[in-house]
Amino acid sequence: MAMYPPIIVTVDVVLMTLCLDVLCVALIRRPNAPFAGELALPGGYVHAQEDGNAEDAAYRILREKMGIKPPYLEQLATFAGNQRDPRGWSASIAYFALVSPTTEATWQPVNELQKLAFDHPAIIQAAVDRLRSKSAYSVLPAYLLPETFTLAELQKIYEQVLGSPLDKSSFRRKIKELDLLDQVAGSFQVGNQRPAQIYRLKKMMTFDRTLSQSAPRKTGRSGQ
Amino acid sequence: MAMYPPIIVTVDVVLMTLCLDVLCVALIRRPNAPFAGELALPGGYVHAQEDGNAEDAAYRILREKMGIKPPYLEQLATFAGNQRDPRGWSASIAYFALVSPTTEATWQPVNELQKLAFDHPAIIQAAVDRLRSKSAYSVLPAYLLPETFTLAELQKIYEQVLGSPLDKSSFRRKIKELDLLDQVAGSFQVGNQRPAQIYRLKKMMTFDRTLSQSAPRKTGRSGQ
DNA sequence: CTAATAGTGTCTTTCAGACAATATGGG
DNA sequence: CCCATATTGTCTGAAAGACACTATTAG
Repeated sequence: MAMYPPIIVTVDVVLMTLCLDVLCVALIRRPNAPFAGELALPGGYVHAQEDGNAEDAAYRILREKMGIKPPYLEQLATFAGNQRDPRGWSASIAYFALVSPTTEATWQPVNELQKLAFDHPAIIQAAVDRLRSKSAYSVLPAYLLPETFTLAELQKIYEQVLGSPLDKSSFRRKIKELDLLDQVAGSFQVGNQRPAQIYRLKKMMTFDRTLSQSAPRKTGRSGQ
Repeated sequence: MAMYPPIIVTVDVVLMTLCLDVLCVALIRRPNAPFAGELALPGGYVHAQEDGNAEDAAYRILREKMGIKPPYLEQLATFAGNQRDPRGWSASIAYFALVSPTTEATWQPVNELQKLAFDHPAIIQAAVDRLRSKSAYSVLPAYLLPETFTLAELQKIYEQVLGSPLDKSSFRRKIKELDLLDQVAGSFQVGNQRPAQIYRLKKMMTFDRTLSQSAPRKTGRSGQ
Protein backbone atom coordinates (compact mmCIF):
# COMPACT_ATOMS: atom_id res chain seq x y z
CA MET A 1 0.00 0.00 0.00
CA ALA A 2 1.29 3.45 -0.88
CA MET A 3 2.40 5.82 1.86
CA TYR A 4 0.81 9.21 2.24
CA PRO A 5 2.14 12.22 4.13
CA PRO A 6 1.02 12.27 7.74
CA ILE A 7 -2.29 13.91 8.45
CA ILE A 8 -2.49 16.57 11.13
CA VAL A 9 -4.78 15.41 13.93
CA THR A 10 -5.94 17.98 16.45
CA VAL A 11 -8.65 18.41 19.05
CA ASP A 12 -10.51 21.72 19.36
CA VAL A 13 -13.00 22.56 22.09
CA VAL A 14 -15.93 24.94 21.87
CA LEU A 15 -16.18 26.00 25.51
CA MET A 16 -19.37 27.94 26.17
CA THR A 17 -21.02 29.81 28.99
CA LEU A 18 -23.51 32.60 29.50
CA CYS A 19 -22.08 36.04 30.26
CA LEU A 20 -24.64 38.72 31.10
CA ASP A 21 -27.36 36.61 29.51
CA VAL A 22 -25.43 36.25 26.27
CA LEU A 23 -24.06 32.95 25.01
CA CYS A 24 -20.27 33.22 24.84
CA VAL A 25 -17.38 31.08 23.67
CA ALA A 26 -13.85 30.95 25.08
CA LEU A 27 -11.16 32.00 22.63
CA ILE A 28 -7.39 32.15 22.77
CA ARG A 29 -5.06 34.34 20.77
CA ARG A 30 -2.70 32.10 18.81
CA PRO A 31 0.97 32.69 19.65
CA ASN A 32 2.33 30.79 16.63
CA ALA A 33 1.78 30.31 12.93
CA PRO A 34 -0.46 29.53 11.23
CA PHE A 35 -2.87 32.35 12.03
CA ALA A 36 -0.44 33.80 14.61
CA GLY A 37 -2.09 36.61 16.56
CA GLU A 38 -5.61 35.64 15.61
CA LEU A 39 -8.30 34.34 17.91
CA ALA A 40 -8.98 30.63 17.87
CA LEU A 41 -10.65 27.88 19.84
CA PRO A 42 -8.52 26.23 22.51
CA GLY A 43 -7.05 23.22 20.78
CA GLY A 44 -3.91 21.35 20.00
CA TYR A 45 -2.34 18.26 18.60
CA VAL A 46 -3.29 14.87 19.87
CA HIS A 47 -0.39 13.60 21.96
CA ALA A 48 -0.22 9.90 21.20
CA GLN A 49 1.96 9.28 24.25
CA GLU A 50 -0.23 11.04 26.78
CA ASP A 51 -3.76 10.81 25.45
CA GLY A 52 -5.42 7.43 25.65
CA ASN A 53 -8.23 8.62 23.42
CA ALA A 54 -9.68 11.78 21.91
CA GLU A 55 -11.71 12.72 24.97
CA ASP A 56 -8.58 12.49 27.09
CA ALA A 57 -6.95 14.93 24.70
CA ALA A 58 -9.87 17.33 25.03
CA TYR A 59 -9.67 17.24 28.82
CA ARG A 60 -5.91 17.71 28.70
CA ILE A 61 -6.20 20.72 26.41
CA LEU A 62 -8.81 22.32 28.68
CA ARG A 63 -6.60 21.66 31.67
CA GLU A 64 -3.44 23.03 30.06
CA LYS A 65 -4.90 26.00 28.21
CA MET A 66 -7.87 26.97 30.37
CA GLY A 67 -7.07 25.42 33.73
CA ILE A 68 -10.50 23.84 34.10
CA LYS A 69 -12.37 20.54 34.04
CA PRO A 70 -15.83 21.20 32.62
CA PRO A 71 -18.91 19.50 34.09
CA TYR A 72 -20.17 18.74 30.59
CA LEU A 73 -18.20 17.65 27.54
CA GLU A 74 -19.29 15.79 24.44
CA GLN A 75 -17.89 15.11 21.03
CA LEU A 76 -19.32 17.44 18.42
CA ALA A 77 -18.04 16.35 15.01
CA THR A 78 -14.83 16.05 13.07
CA PHE A 79 -13.87 18.74 10.61
CA ALA A 80 -11.39 17.34 8.16
CA GLY A 81 -10.02 18.20 4.74
CA ASN A 82 -7.24 19.84 2.77
CA GLN A 83 -8.65 23.38 2.85
CA ARG A 84 -8.87 24.21 6.51
CA ASP A 85 -5.19 24.33 7.50
CA PRO A 86 -2.43 25.84 5.33
CA ARG A 87 -0.05 23.15 6.56
CA GLY A 88 -1.95 20.42 4.72
CA TRP A 89 -4.63 17.80 5.17
CA SER A 90 -5.91 18.06 8.73
CA ALA A 91 -8.59 16.57 10.94
CA SER A 92 -9.93 18.44 13.93
CA ILE A 93 -11.95 16.31 16.34
CA ALA A 94 -14.18 19.00 17.82
CA TYR A 95 -15.75 18.85 21.27
CA PHE A 96 -18.15 21.13 22.97
CA ALA A 97 -18.19 21.89 26.67
CA LEU A 98 -20.36 23.91 29.02
CA VAL A 99 -19.18 25.69 32.16
CA SER A 100 -20.42 28.11 34.75
CA PRO A 101 -19.89 31.81 34.02
CA THR A 102 -17.55 32.08 36.98
CA THR A 103 -14.89 30.41 34.82
CA GLU A 104 -12.01 32.71 33.94
CA ALA A 105 -11.45 33.05 30.20
CA THR A 106 -11.53 35.44 27.27
CA TRP A 107 -15.23 35.18 26.51
CA GLN A 108 -16.67 36.39 23.24
CA PRO A 109 -20.37 36.55 22.40
CA VAL A 110 -21.14 33.93 19.76
CA ASN A 111 -23.27 36.42 17.83
CA GLU A 112 -20.56 38.98 17.22
CA LEU A 113 -17.41 37.05 16.49
CA GLN A 114 -14.47 38.69 14.80
CA LYS A 115 -12.36 36.91 12.24
CA LEU A 116 -11.16 33.60 13.61
CA ALA A 117 -8.43 31.16 12.68
CA PHE A 118 -9.04 28.08 10.53
CA ASP A 119 -12.68 27.08 10.07
CA HIS A 120 -13.42 27.82 13.69
CA PRO A 121 -16.50 29.92 12.91
CA ALA A 122 -18.12 26.85 11.35
CA ILE A 123 -17.19 24.71 14.34
CA ILE A 124 -18.66 27.24 16.74
CA GLN A 125 -21.83 27.42 14.68
CA ALA A 126 -22.17 23.65 14.84
CA ALA A 127 -21.76 23.76 18.61
CA VAL A 128 -24.39 26.46 19.01
CA ASP A 129 -26.79 24.52 16.81
CA ARG A 130 -26.20 21.39 18.85
CA LEU A 131 -26.75 23.22 22.12
CA ARG A 132 -29.98 24.74 20.80
CA SER A 133 -31.38 21.48 19.52
CA LYS A 134 -30.49 19.55 22.66
CA SER A 135 -31.88 22.29 24.87
CA ALA A 136 -35.34 21.57 23.56
CA TYR A 137 -35.40 18.19 25.28
CA SER A 138 -32.70 18.09 27.95
CA VAL A 139 -31.33 19.94 30.94
CA LEU A 140 -28.10 20.86 29.18
CA PRO A 141 -28.54 24.62 29.69
CA ALA A 142 -28.25 24.11 33.45
CA TYR A 143 -24.53 23.53 32.94
CA LEU A 144 -24.26 27.13 31.82
CA LEU A 145 -25.22 28.24 35.33
CA PRO A 146 -23.36 28.17 38.63
CA GLU A 147 -23.82 25.00 40.62
CA THR A 148 -26.86 26.37 42.42
CA PHE A 149 -29.58 28.48 40.89
CA THR A 150 -33.23 29.40 41.09
CA LEU A 151 -35.93 28.28 38.67
CA ALA A 152 -36.30 31.83 37.40
CA GLU A 153 -32.61 31.89 36.52
CA LEU A 154 -32.88 28.52 34.83
CA GLN A 155 -35.84 29.68 32.78
CA LYS A 156 -33.95 32.75 31.64
CA ILE A 157 -31.14 30.55 30.40
CA TYR A 158 -33.51 28.40 28.41
CA GLU A 159 -35.09 31.48 26.89
CA GLN A 160 -31.68 32.84 25.95
CA VAL A 161 -30.54 29.60 24.38
CA LEU A 162 -33.79 28.80 22.61
CA GLY A 163 -34.38 32.40 21.62
CA SER A 164 -38.04 32.57 22.61
CA PRO A 165 -39.94 33.27 25.82
CA LEU A 166 -41.35 30.36 27.80
CA ASP A 167 -44.43 30.21 29.97
CA LYS A 168 -43.48 30.15 33.64
CA SER A 169 -46.07 27.61 34.67
CA SER A 170 -45.40 25.20 31.83
CA PHE A 171 -41.67 25.49 32.34
CA ARG A 172 -41.90 24.64 36.01
CA ARG A 173 -44.29 21.80 35.29
CA LYS A 174 -41.79 20.25 32.87
CA ILE A 175 -38.82 20.67 35.15
CA LYS A 176 -40.71 19.14 38.05
CA GLU A 177 -41.76 16.17 35.93
CA LEU A 178 -38.21 15.59 34.81
CA ASP A 179 -37.10 15.30 38.41
CA LEU A 180 -33.52 16.19 37.57
CA LEU A 181 -33.06 18.91 40.17
CA ASP A 182 -32.45 18.68 43.90
CA GLN A 183 -33.66 21.33 46.29
CA VAL A 184 -30.89 22.99 48.22
CA ALA A 185 -31.41 24.24 51.74
CA GLY A 186 -31.59 27.99 51.81
CA SER A 187 -33.02 30.51 49.48
CA PHE A 188 -32.11 33.44 47.32
CA GLN A 189 -33.53 36.87 47.72
CA VAL A 190 -32.92 40.29 46.26
CA GLY A 191 -34.84 43.34 47.37
CA ASN A 192 -38.31 43.34 48.86
CA GLN A 193 -39.48 40.11 47.30
CA ARG A 194 -40.42 36.65 48.15
CA PRO A 195 -37.23 34.57 48.35
CA ALA A 196 -36.71 31.85 45.76
CA GLN A 197 -35.93 28.21 46.34
CA ILE A 198 -32.43 27.18 45.30
CA TYR A 199 -31.77 24.06 43.23
CA ARG A 200 -28.85 22.12 41.84
CA LEU A 201 -28.52 19.45 39.21
CA LYS A 202 -28.89 15.94 40.52
CA LYS A 203 -25.70 13.93 40.34
CA MET A 204 -26.28 11.55 37.46
CA MET A 205 -24.37 9.53 34.97
CA THR A 206 -26.75 10.18 32.14
CA PHE A 207 -27.46 13.45 30.42
CA ASP A 208 -30.10 13.83 27.74
CA ARG A 209 -33.20 12.91 29.68
CA THR A 210 -36.32 13.62 27.70
CA LEU A 211 -37.78 17.06 28.22
CA SER A 212 -39.97 17.14 25.13
CA GLN A 213 -40.75 20.82 25.54
CA SER A 214 -42.10 21.55 22.12
CA ALA A 215 -41.92 24.75 20.13
CA PRO A 216 -44.65 27.33 20.73
CA ARG A 217 -47.87 26.42 19.04
CA LYS A 218 -49.10 28.40 16.12
CA THR A 219 -52.43 30.11 16.76
CA GLY A 220 -54.22 29.37 13.52
CA ARG A 221 -54.59 26.08 11.75
CA SER A 222 -52.36 25.61 8.78
CA GLY A 223 -55.02 24.56 6.34
CA GLN A 224 -56.09 20.92 6.46
CA MET B 1 6.95 21.84 19.52
CA ALA B 2 7.83 18.17 19.87
CA MET B 3 7.08 15.77 17.03
CA TYR B 4 4.88 12.78 17.60
CA PRO B 5 4.60 9.63 15.48
CA PRO B 6 2.00 9.94 12.75
CA ILE B 7 -1.52 9.03 13.71
CA ILE B 8 -3.48 6.59 11.56
CA VAL B 9 -6.50 8.34 10.06
CA THR B 10 -9.20 6.20 8.48
CA VAL B 11 -12.81 6.46 7.43
CA ASP B 12 -15.25 3.64 8.17
CA VAL B 13 -18.81 3.47 6.94
CA VAL B 14 -21.77 1.74 8.57
CA LEU B 15 -23.85 0.94 5.51
CA MET B 16 -27.31 -0.24 6.47
CA THR B 17 -30.41 -1.59 4.81
CA LEU B 18 -33.40 -3.77 5.62
CA CYS B 19 -33.23 -7.39 4.47
CA LEU B 20 -36.40 -9.41 5.02
CA ASP B 21 -37.58 -6.86 7.56
CA VAL B 22 -34.34 -7.09 9.55
CA LEU B 23 -31.88 -4.23 9.89
CA CYS B 24 -28.59 -5.30 8.32
CA VAL B 25 -25.11 -3.86 7.94
CA ALA B 26 -22.69 -4.40 5.07
CA LEU B 27 -19.43 -6.11 6.08
CA ILE B 28 -16.27 -7.02 4.23
CA ARG B 29 -13.79 -9.74 5.05
CA ARG B 30 -10.40 -8.14 5.59
CA PRO B 31 -7.73 -9.43 3.23
CA ASN B 32 -4.77 -8.01 5.16
CA ALA B 33 -3.46 -7.59 8.68
CA PRO B 34 -4.44 -6.49 11.16
CA PHE B 35 -7.49 -8.70 11.69
CA ALA B 36 -6.88 -10.49 8.37
CA GLY B 37 -9.79 -12.77 7.51
CA GLU B 38 -12.18 -11.18 9.95
CA LEU B 39 -15.28 -9.23 9.06
CA ALA B 40 -15.09 -5.45 9.23
CA LEU B 41 -16.86 -2.33 8.11
CA PRO B 42 -15.90 -1.02 4.69
CA GLY B 43 -13.23 1.54 5.39
CA GLY B 44 -9.76 2.68 4.56
CA TYR B 45 -7.10 5.29 4.95
CA VAL B 46 -7.83 8.86 4.07
CA HIS B 47 -6.01 9.62 0.83
CA ALA B 48 -4.76 13.15 1.25
CA GLN B 49 -4.12 13.45 -2.48
CA GLU B 50 -7.54 12.33 -3.67
CA ASP B 51 -9.95 13.21 -0.88
CA GLY B 52 -10.76 16.87 -0.44
CA ASN B 53 -12.44 16.16 2.87
CA ALA B 54 -13.65 13.30 5.03
CA GLU B 55 -16.99 12.96 3.28
CA ASP B 56 -15.20 12.65 -0.04
CA ALA B 57 -13.20 9.81 1.47
CA ALA B 58 -16.39 8.09 2.64
CA TYR B 59 -17.91 8.30 -0.85
CA ARG B 60 -14.69 7.08 -2.44
CA ILE B 61 -14.54 4.08 -0.12
CA LEU B 62 -18.15 3.17 -0.85
CA ARG B 63 -17.47 3.51 -4.55
CA GLU B 64 -14.29 1.44 -4.50
CA LYS B 65 -15.33 -1.25 -2.05
CA MET B 66 -19.08 -1.47 -2.56
CA GLY B 67 -19.61 0.05 -5.98
CA ILE B 68 -22.42 2.31 -4.82
CA LYS B 69 -23.32 5.92 -4.07
CA PRO B 70 -25.81 5.93 -1.20
CA PRO B 71 -28.78 8.30 -1.19
CA TYR B 72 -28.12 9.12 2.46
CA LEU B 73 -24.77 9.63 4.20
CA GLU B 74 -23.92 11.49 7.36
CA GLN B 75 -21.01 11.69 9.73
CA LEU B 76 -21.56 9.57 12.81
CA ALA B 77 -18.67 10.22 15.21
CA THR B 78 -14.94 9.75 15.46
CA PHE B 79 -13.54 6.80 17.34
CA ALA B 80 -9.97 7.53 18.30
CA GLY B 81 -7.40 6.24 20.74
CA ASN B 82 -4.46 3.96 21.32
CA GLN B 83 -6.43 0.78 22.06
CA ARG B 84 -8.48 0.20 18.95
CA ASP B 85 -5.77 -0.62 16.38
CA PRO B 86 -2.71 -2.75 17.14
CA ARG B 87 -0.65 -0.55 14.82
CA GLY B 88 -0.88 2.41 17.17
CA TRP B 89 -2.88 5.53 17.89
CA SER B 90 -5.66 5.71 15.33
CA ALA B 91 -8.67 7.86 14.52
CA SER B 92 -11.59 6.46 12.57
CA ILE B 93 -14.00 9.06 11.25
CA ALA B 94 -17.16 6.98 11.08
CA TYR B 95 -20.06 7.63 8.72
CA PHE B 96 -23.38 5.98 8.42
CA ALA B 97 -25.26 5.44 5.18
CA LEU B 98 -28.64 4.04 4.20
CA VAL B 99 -29.43 2.23 0.97
CA SER B 100 -32.21 0.27 -0.64
CA PRO B 101 -32.20 -3.51 -0.06
CA THR B 102 -31.57 -4.09 -3.75
CA THR B 103 -27.93 -3.13 -3.14
CA GLU B 104 -25.54 -6.03 -3.57
CA ALA B 105 -23.39 -6.68 -0.49
CA THR B 106 -22.62 -9.14 2.27
CA TRP B 107 -25.41 -8.16 4.62
CA GLN B 108 -25.39 -9.23 8.25
CA PRO B 109 -28.25 -8.65 10.69
CA VAL B 110 -27.16 -6.09 13.26
CA ASN B 111 -28.63 -8.17 16.07
CA GLU B 112 -26.54 -11.28 15.50
CA LEU B 113 -23.08 -10.08 14.63
CA GLN B 114 -20.09 -12.39 14.85
CA LYS B 115 -16.73 -11.19 16.08
CA LEU B 116 -15.64 -8.13 14.14
CA ALA B 117 -12.35 -6.36 13.60
CA PHE B 118 -11.26 -3.33 15.64
CA ASP B 119 -14.00 -1.63 17.68
CA HIS B 120 -16.44 -2.01 14.83
CA PRO B 121 -19.19 -3.46 17.03
CA ALA B 122 -19.24 -0.22 19.00
CA ILE B 123 -19.35 1.83 15.82
CA ILE B 124 -22.26 -0.21 14.49
CA GLN B 125 -24.08 0.15 17.79
CA ALA B 126 -23.66 3.92 17.61
CA ALA B 127 -25.05 3.93 14.07
CA VAL B 128 -28.08 1.87 15.05
CA ASP B 129 -28.74 4.14 18.02
CA ARG B 130 -28.51 7.18 15.78
CA LEU B 131 -30.86 5.68 13.22
CA ARG B 132 -33.37 4.81 15.95
CA SER B 133 -33.30 8.21 17.56
CA LYS B 134 -33.56 10.07 14.27
CA SER B 135 -36.34 7.82 13.07
CA ALA B 136 -38.58 9.17 15.81
CA TYR B 137 -38.71 12.58 14.16
CA SER B 138 -37.56 12.26 10.56
CA VAL B 139 -38.19 10.40 7.38
CA LEU B 140 -34.80 8.68 7.44
CA PRO B 141 -36.16 5.11 7.37
CA ALA B 142 -37.52 5.75 3.89
CA TYR B 143 -33.95 5.51 2.60
CA LEU B 144 -34.00 1.86 3.64
CA LEU B 145 -36.69 1.18 1.02
CA PRO B 146 -36.59 1.05 -2.75
CA GLU B 147 -37.23 4.35 -4.47
CA THR B 148 -40.98 3.80 -4.59
CA PHE B 149 -43.07 2.23 -1.87
CA THR B 150 -46.51 2.15 -0.32
CA LEU B 151 -47.47 3.68 3.01
CA ALA B 152 -47.98 0.22 4.48
CA GLU B 153 -44.42 -0.69 3.55
CA LEU B 154 -43.12 2.53 5.01
CA GLN B 155 -44.97 1.92 8.24
CA LYS B 156 -43.51 -1.57 8.52
CA ILE B 157 -40.02 -0.08 8.21
CA TYR B 158 -40.67 2.40 10.98
CA GLU B 159 -42.00 -0.35 13.20
CA GLN B 160 -38.93 -2.46 12.50
CA VAL B 161 -36.52 0.36 13.23
CA LEU B 162 -38.33 1.72 16.25
CA GLY B 163 -39.15 -1.72 17.58
CA SER B 164 -42.79 -1.06 18.39
CA PRO B 165 -46.07 -1.12 16.46
CA LEU B 166 -47.55 2.15 15.26
CA ASP B 167 -51.16 3.11 14.76
CA LYS B 168 -52.03 3.17 11.07
CA SER B 169 -54.15 6.27 11.22
CA SER B 170 -51.70 8.29 13.33
CA PHE B 171 -48.81 7.24 11.15
CA ARG B 172 -50.51 8.38 7.96
CA ARG B 173 -51.59 11.62 9.59
CA LYS B 174 -47.98 12.38 10.52
CA ILE B 175 -46.57 11.49 7.14
CA LYS B 176 -49.19 13.59 5.40
CA GLU B 177 -48.42 16.57 7.64
CA LEU B 178 -44.73 16.28 6.91
CA ASP B 179 -45.40 16.57 3.20
CA LEU B 180 -42.14 14.83 2.33
CA LEU B 181 -43.58 12.26 -0.07
CA ASP B 182 -44.72 12.59 -3.66
CA GLN B 183 -47.47 10.44 -5.07
CA VAL B 184 -46.35 8.33 -8.00
CA ALA B 185 -48.71 7.47 -10.80
CA GLY B 186 -49.75 3.86 -10.62
CA SER B 187 -50.49 1.57 -7.77
CA PHE B 188 -49.39 -1.60 -6.14
CA GLN B 189 -51.55 -4.60 -5.61
CA VAL B 190 -51.19 -8.15 -4.41
CA GLY B 191 -54.04 -10.62 -4.36
CA ASN B 192 -57.70 -9.75 -4.17
CA GLN B 193 -57.27 -6.46 -2.40
CA ARG B 194 -57.65 -2.82 -2.87
CA PRO B 195 -54.48 -1.52 -4.60
CA ALA B 196 -52.22 0.85 -2.66
CA GLN B 197 -51.00 4.26 -3.74
CA ILE B 198 -47.27 4.41 -4.50
CA TYR B 199 -45.05 7.16 -3.13
CA ARG B 200 -41.45 8.32 -3.36
CA LEU B 201 -39.35 10.70 -1.31
CA LYS B 202 -39.51 14.28 -2.48
CA LYS B 203 -36.26 15.56 -3.88
CA MET B 204 -34.88 17.84 -1.21
CA MET B 205 -31.63 19.28 -0.05
CA THR B 206 -32.44 18.96 3.63
CA PHE B 207 -32.98 15.80 5.61
CA ASP B 208 -34.08 15.87 9.22
CA ARG B 209 -37.43 17.54 8.89
CA THR B 210 -39.33 17.46 12.12
CA LEU B 211 -41.67 14.51 12.53
CA SER B 212 -42.19 14.89 16.29
CA GLN B 213 -43.77 11.51 16.60
CA SER B 214 -43.43 11.08 20.32
CA ALA B 215 -42.98 7.96 22.37
CA PRO B 216 -46.13 6.13 23.42
CA ARG B 217 -47.91 7.81 26.27
CA LYS B 218 -47.97 6.20 29.65
CA THR B 219 -51.47 5.36 30.81
CA GLY B 220 -51.31 6.49 34.41
CA ARG B 221 -50.09 9.75 35.80
CA SER B 222 -46.63 9.64 37.34
CA GLY B 223 -47.44 11.11 40.72
CA GLN B 224 -47.63 14.90 40.78
C1' DC C 1 -51.12 48.68 53.32
C1' DT C 2 -47.80 48.46 48.54
C1' DA C 3 -44.24 46.66 45.51
C1' DA C 4 -42.05 42.91 43.52
C1' DT C 5 -41.09 38.48 42.48
C1' DA C 6 -42.04 33.32 43.65
C1' DG C 7 -44.96 29.82 42.97
C1' DT C 8 -49.72 27.44 41.91
C1' DG C 9 -54.37 26.49 39.77
C1' DT C 10 -57.28 26.07 36.05
C1' DC C 11 -59.29 26.52 31.52
C1' DT C 12 -58.53 25.75 26.64
C1' DT C 13 -56.37 23.97 22.61
C1' DT C 14 -53.77 20.73 20.35
C1' DC C 15 -52.51 16.37 19.14
C1' DA C 16 -51.51 11.39 19.44
C1' DG C 17 -53.68 6.89 20.31
C1' DA C 18 -57.57 3.91 19.67
C1' DC C 19 -60.63 2.06 16.82
C1' DA C 20 -64.53 2.06 13.87
C1' DA C 21 -66.22 2.98 9.29
C1' DT C 22 -65.83 3.21 4.49
C1' DA C 23 -63.44 2.35 -0.17
C1' DT C 24 -61.69 -0.57 -3.78
C1' DG C 25 -59.88 -4.26 -5.87
C1' DG C 26 -60.69 -9.64 -7.36
C1' DG C 27 -63.27 -13.60 -7.07
C1' DC D 1 -72.37 -11.45 -2.27
C1' DC D 2 -67.40 -12.64 -0.11
C1' DC D 3 -62.52 -11.47 1.58
C1' DA D 4 -58.51 -8.67 2.20
C1' DT D 5 -56.23 -4.64 2.43
C1' DA D 6 -56.25 0.62 1.72
C1' DT D 7 -57.78 4.81 3.39
C1' DT D 8 -60.49 7.99 6.11
C1' DG D 9 -63.28 9.65 10.11
C1' DT D 10 -64.26 10.34 14.88
C1' DC D 11 -63.83 10.06 19.82
C1' DT D 12 -60.97 10.54 23.88
C1' DG D 13 -57.44 11.48 27.13
C1' DA D 14 -52.92 13.51 28.04
C1' DA D 15 -50.15 17.34 27.88
C1' DA D 16 -48.82 22.14 26.51
C1' DG D 17 -50.09 27.07 26.28
C1' DA D 18 -52.41 30.99 28.26
C1' DC D 19 -53.19 33.47 32.02
C1' DA D 20 -55.04 34.54 36.37
C1' DC D 21 -54.50 33.71 41.06
C1' DT D 22 -52.20 33.18 45.62
C1' DA D 23 -47.81 33.39 48.63
C1' DT D 24 -43.99 35.61 50.82
C1' DT D 25 -40.71 38.85 51.70
C1' DA D 26 -39.25 44.17 52.92
C1' DG D 27 -40.60 48.40 53.98
